[in-house]
Amino acid sequence: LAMAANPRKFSEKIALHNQKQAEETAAFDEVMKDLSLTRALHFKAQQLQLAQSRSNFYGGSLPNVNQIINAPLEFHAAFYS
Amino acid sequence: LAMAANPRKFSEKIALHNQKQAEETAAFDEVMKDLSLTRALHFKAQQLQLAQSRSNFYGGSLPNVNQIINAPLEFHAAFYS
Amino acid sequence: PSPQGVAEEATRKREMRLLKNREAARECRRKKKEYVKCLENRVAVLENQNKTLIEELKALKDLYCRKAD
Amino acid sequence: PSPQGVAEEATRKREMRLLKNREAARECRRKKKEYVKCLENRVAVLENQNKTLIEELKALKDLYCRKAD
DNA sequence: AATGGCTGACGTCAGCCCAA
DNA sequence: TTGGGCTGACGTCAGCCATT
Repeated sequence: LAMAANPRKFSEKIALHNQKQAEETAAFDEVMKDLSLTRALHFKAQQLQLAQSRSNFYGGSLPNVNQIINAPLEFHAAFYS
Repeated sequence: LAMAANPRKFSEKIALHNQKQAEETAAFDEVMKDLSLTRALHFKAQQLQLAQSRSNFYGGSLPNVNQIINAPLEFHAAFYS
Repeated sequence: PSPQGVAEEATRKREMRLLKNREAARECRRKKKEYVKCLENRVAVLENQNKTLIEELKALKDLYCRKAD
Repeated sequence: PSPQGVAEEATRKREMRLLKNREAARECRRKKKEYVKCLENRVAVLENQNKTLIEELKALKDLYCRKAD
């Protein structure tokens, strides 16, 4: 074969793992790249749901910042967009 | 904190990795489990598309077996169901 | 205590420490080897899961795009 | 060749082998350490990708189920 | 502060495996 | 086939740190 799946030298093991990681990262990026369109639709749905959910707090106290900074990134994007 | 993210003892590292792997495998199985329904719809769509595609060959020659055995498994399931 | 007994005691103390550290080193190397194998196995598992997830995402994406027509 | 020179030559040969193997052992340990760090980093990367893919699949599934209504 | 348990790093020996 | 490069495993020293 051109290359053994389990080499003996550590250098070859590192090179092999870096190669696999590069391929997987490329495939991962390509799949997640075409998902921006779906993300846009998902954003709209979440934005509507959030607006409806947070409408009860209008006129009340300020939102808890300590909870916001620990929330997923979608919420940050919904605030800073 | 209750547990450090990077312990010194190898036993704790192994236990931590096993715990994470168990959680990830559980989440993975749960996501792939609920996808059988989507798979069924996918099957129906492909089955309809295949029936419509092969309707032109009705009364013609037999299908190429050598192409079928190299096709994805979905096609085999469509034949042997 | 005679100086002879003190010297022998120190020697035994040292040998005991060396013996304990010897066995401890063996167990430590064993655990390290097991940890590395654990890492490699975890990498393989995650690799398969990611491949399956990517294929599933592709299939679901195609299915969604065809439903839009 | 005198027996004295032969013995000295053998001694130098041995010392040279020990020296080479010494440096080789250092480099080997360094490479092994780098390999383990490579494995841990790879595990972390695959972990994040796995998590992202699962969340993406969930979102896409929900989006597909809502389109069915 | 002091002790003992684990681990990092070193040098050495033995062995594998591939290019001379 | 065989010498030399790498690596597995060992014992030893030094150091960290949770436990006492």
